[in-house]
Amino acid sequence: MRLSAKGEYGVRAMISLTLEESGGPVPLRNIAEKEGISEQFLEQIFLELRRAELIKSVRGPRGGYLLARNSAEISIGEIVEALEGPIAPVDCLAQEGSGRNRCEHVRKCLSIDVWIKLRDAVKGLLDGISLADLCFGEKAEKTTAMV
Amino acid sequence: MRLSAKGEYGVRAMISLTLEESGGPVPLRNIAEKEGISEQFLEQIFLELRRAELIKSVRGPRGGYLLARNSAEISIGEIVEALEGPIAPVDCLAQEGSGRNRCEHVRKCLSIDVWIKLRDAVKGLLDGISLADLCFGEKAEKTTAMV
DNA sequence: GATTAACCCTACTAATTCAGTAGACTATAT
DNA sequence: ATATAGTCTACTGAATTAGTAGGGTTAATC
Ligand code: FES
Ligand code: FES
Repeated sequence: MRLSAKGEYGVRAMISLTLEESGGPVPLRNIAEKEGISEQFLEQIFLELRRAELIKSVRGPRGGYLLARNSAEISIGEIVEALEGPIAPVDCLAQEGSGRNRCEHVRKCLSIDVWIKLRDAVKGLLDGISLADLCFGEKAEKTTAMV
Repeated sequence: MRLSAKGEYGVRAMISLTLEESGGPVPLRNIAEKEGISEQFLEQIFLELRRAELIKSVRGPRGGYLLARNSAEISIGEIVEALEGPIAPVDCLAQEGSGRNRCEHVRKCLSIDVWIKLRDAVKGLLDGISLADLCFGEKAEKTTAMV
């Protein structure tokens, strides 16, 4: 149940970008340095984020990256899914349309219920938190409690 | 954010065991066959589950495995943690006591907040579902809703 | 119009983790 | 005694991950 480095770096980098982009495009180098991430590795990450249309790029000198939308409109869930594929604790749930469901072969699978709940909880939580929430304080600060 | 085969098989096998153990110890071979899991691989899994004191073993002929506690007292969270280590989306959160916190090195890390929430949500959900819930129907069937 | 700062993109590689096997040992019911 | 079933460690092959290398393209500026 661990995120890969790509997902972790991606979220960190997007936060960094959120904090700096107000002054125009931010070069990847800046972010890589601030976050202590290899420039070339981060480049790959940003390539995927751009293809997922979460960021825009500007080429040439004084170029760099910008958020594709307002930071309040970009959720952590989107970032994670762009970099790690669909949020799903087991394969059966990942390719939802495709009918590739091991659960059916083996016997009526009782564990699928818990994985569905888990997926919905994780997705719900991550989709409900935006970059703005993390960077500029949350609407409701009190969501952590009660565990 | 995917479970490993160990975790997935472990949960499936524990469910299988719950359903069969009423008639005395269940040999590993039975479960492996029913679930379509390699016997030797499942053996390793059960070794870890026994060490985590989630199951008991009986050796010799007519031996096998039994739940160490009542099925209502064993949560899915315990099974997953026994097999996959602490539930934590990022390393920083895994070794909580040990002070090995990358977050501090780099800069005040804003993403840690979301990972803490995520961990608490996942842990809360998985710790709140028991084998009995999955096998014999849940107390409150309506827990899925609202996402 | 040359230079240079930036992004674009694919392919490769080293390291690690994962999934599964092998095989030798121990306990116990019959 | 023998067969059945768990115990345990070490090994291996495959897959994934993390990171590198290096050759593009675009556009601002001098
Ligand atoms: S085999 Fe897919 S979750 Fe049961
Ligand atoms: S570096 Fe650990 S979550 Fe920020």
